Amino acid sequence: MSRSETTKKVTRIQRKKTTEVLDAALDVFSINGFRGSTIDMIAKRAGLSKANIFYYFNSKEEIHSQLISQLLEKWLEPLKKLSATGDPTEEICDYVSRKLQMSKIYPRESRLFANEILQGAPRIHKALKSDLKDLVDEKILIIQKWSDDGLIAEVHPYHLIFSIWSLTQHYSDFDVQVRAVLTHEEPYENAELYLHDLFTKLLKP
Amino acid sequence: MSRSETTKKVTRIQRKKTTEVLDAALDVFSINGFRGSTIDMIAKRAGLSKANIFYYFNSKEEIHSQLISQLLEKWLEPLKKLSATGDPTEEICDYVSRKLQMSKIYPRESRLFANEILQGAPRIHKALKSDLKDLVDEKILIIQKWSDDGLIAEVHPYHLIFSIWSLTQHYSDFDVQVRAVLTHEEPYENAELYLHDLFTKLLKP
DNA sequence: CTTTTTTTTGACTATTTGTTAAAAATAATG
DNA sequence: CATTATTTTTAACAAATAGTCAAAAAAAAG
Repeated sequence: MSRSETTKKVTRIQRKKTTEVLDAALDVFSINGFRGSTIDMIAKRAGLSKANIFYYFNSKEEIHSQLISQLLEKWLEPLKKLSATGDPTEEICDYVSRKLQMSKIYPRESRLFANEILQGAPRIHKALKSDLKDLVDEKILIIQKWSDDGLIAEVHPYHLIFSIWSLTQHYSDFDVQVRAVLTHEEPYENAELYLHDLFTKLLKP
Repeated sequence: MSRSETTKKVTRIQRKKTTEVLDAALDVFSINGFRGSTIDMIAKRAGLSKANIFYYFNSKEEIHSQLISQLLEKWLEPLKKLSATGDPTEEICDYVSRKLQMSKIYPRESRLFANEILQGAPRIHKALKSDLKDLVDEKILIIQKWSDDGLIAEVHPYHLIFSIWSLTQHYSDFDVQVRAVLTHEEPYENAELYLHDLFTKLLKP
């Protein structure tokens, strides 16, 4: 039985090592996906033996699942902050900025998420249809109202959200492609400006 | 030695079976990535035995590599058609439409590509930096000129291209997420309209 | 310093996986 | 029909893989 099944108090070594394993696992899973990753890869990256990994986690599944649940919360955060009371265009542009920052700061998380979705979201499909959908539906109402009130242009609110997701995540998920093409500048610098311009024009009533 | 190494004439069975294997492999690789896919999965999907696959292909690598090279050509096609002589906004919007059609018609190819890029493009990094970059650079000149001549708004041409890629591919690569959120309509229907509107507004001088 | 608890290791199992070789079955050809 | 060429199946293999376990080593507690 691995450490993780007992309920006693957590030592400082346990806290440190589980964090290190999860960090290494994020490296590995975000690149290779669940099936393409091995415990050995994670162990090497974390500087532990394979058997030692199983002292802290019960299974490969468990490691992945812990990463995924941490991720979901973090991923919904930026949208949660979209407020009905601010200036509409500014609220949306700020959301875009926050989302772009997430891609920049957490590229591994973004890729882990992308990998999961690409594979048909076998482990988070339920959460997408509940947590994610509920949150989106709630924010859609706000956007729709702005649109109805003539504060922003008439746009399809769902596709607006999709476009924000795709445009921002592209810079982390497709980083290697972006950098292969854009050789003389840092992608994120002008991305911010470009996206701000794009959404300002799109939303102008 | 597998059939594929000989140079004799190709029988009709060979042509049929290799196509079927590649089609099955596309199913499997596009979902699980290279490392996450097994020959057995491909064999089952193709209705052959695992060993029989090796009569037509020398290795797992070879199957994947054939898919990837077919893919690259197909993937560059829509951008190649962007012409310097047409109406600028229309040319770009047409490119967007073509790219969206590709996502709709070839979602597996799109995911195969996404998987490859997510993993750091180990097998097509060179092609990205040569074929893809060369083509993009060529088209960037056209777009830059349109911009300089005041025929379209001043936009960062590289980020314009990135935004077209991300917005269109999102509907195939993140299909499962899109459909989890957008439950009452076909995504592609309004995607076309939304993207046309978006780029028209963005490019208006 | 001694005892107890926690952590690490190495050897092990069972299964999966890519690949090969040879035998058997099928199709093509004269 | 007989022979030859092609295709499929079977069996086997070595390497990789998820996971187990007992015993050694290290750390913490007394």
